[in-house]
Amino acid sequence: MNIIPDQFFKILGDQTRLRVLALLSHEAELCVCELTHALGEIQPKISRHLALLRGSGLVLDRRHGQWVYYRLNPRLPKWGQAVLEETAKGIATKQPFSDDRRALKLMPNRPGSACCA
Amino acid sequence: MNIIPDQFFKILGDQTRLRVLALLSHEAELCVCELTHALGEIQPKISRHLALLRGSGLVLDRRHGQWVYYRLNPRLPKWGQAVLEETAKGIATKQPFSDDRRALKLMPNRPGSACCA
DNA sequence: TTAAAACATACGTAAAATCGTATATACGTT
DNA sequence: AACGTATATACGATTTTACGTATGTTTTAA
Repeated sequence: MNIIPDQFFKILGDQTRLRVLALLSHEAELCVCELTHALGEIQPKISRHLALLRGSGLVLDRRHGQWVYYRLNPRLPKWGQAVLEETAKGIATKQPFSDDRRALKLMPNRPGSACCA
Repeated sequence: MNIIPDQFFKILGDQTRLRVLALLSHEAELCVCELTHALGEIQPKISRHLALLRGSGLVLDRRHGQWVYYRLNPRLPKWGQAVLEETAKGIATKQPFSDDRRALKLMPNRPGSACCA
C-alpha cells in the first residue's frame, strides 16, 4: 500500500470520516447500517464517505449477504497505522467519538457478523 | 492547548502545510524566507499557510528584527504531537519532503537565528 | 415475480479552500 | 525622511468538497 501523505490527511480531515475510522479502530468490522445507526447520519451520507475511504485504500470492504462490512486496511504503511492508532487513543474519550461507541452498543438487531464466517 | 481532531487533520491535509510542518519538525525554528526558499514557493503563499497554522495553534511565531520565526507549538495534546512525530519520521525520506530539507541546507545567506537570542 | 431491506451512486447546489496578484505593514539602514 | 527587505493580508477567480434528495442495484424472502 502506498499513500500520498497530504491526501491521507485530507481524508482524515472530515468529522464523519474520522468518526467512522475511530469506530472501526475499535470494532474489527462494521456494516453500513451499524455505522449509520452509531453516527446518527443518513445512509447516503455514510455510503458516500465510505466510498472515499475505500477509494483511498484506508478501508476494505466485503459483501456478506445483504450487508457490506468495512474494516481498516491492515496494509497501510507503518506510519499511517501509527497515526490512526495514536489518534484513536487520543480521542476515544471525547465527543462525539465516545458517544458513537455507546450508540453502537445500544443498537438493536445488529446483524451478527461473528456467527458465520 | 485544545484542538478539534478533524480540524487538526484538515490543516495537515495540504501539501504546502505538511511540508512546512515536516521542515519545522527537524529545525527548531525557521523564518518565512527560509521556508519560502526551501519549498520553492512564492512568499504570499507561504505566509497564508503560516497564518492558518498559527490560527489553529499548530505553530507559534516570534518576531526578531525583520524576520518572523515559526516553530512547532510544544503545547499540542500528546496524541497530536505523536501524530506529527510519526508522520515526520514516516515521510522523511520521501519526495518532496527530503528535497525540502536539502534545499534548506543549500540556502545562501540564511539569517542567523542562533547567534543572538 | 413481487416486495422489502441494505447499500451505492447521480445530480444539482451551496459552502469552503486555494491560488496569483496586488497592496499594505513593519523594521532596519542611510 | 526615503528606501529596501521581510512579512502579512485583501481581493477576485477557480477549484474542490460536502450536502440532501432522488434513484439504481443487489440480495433475501415470500
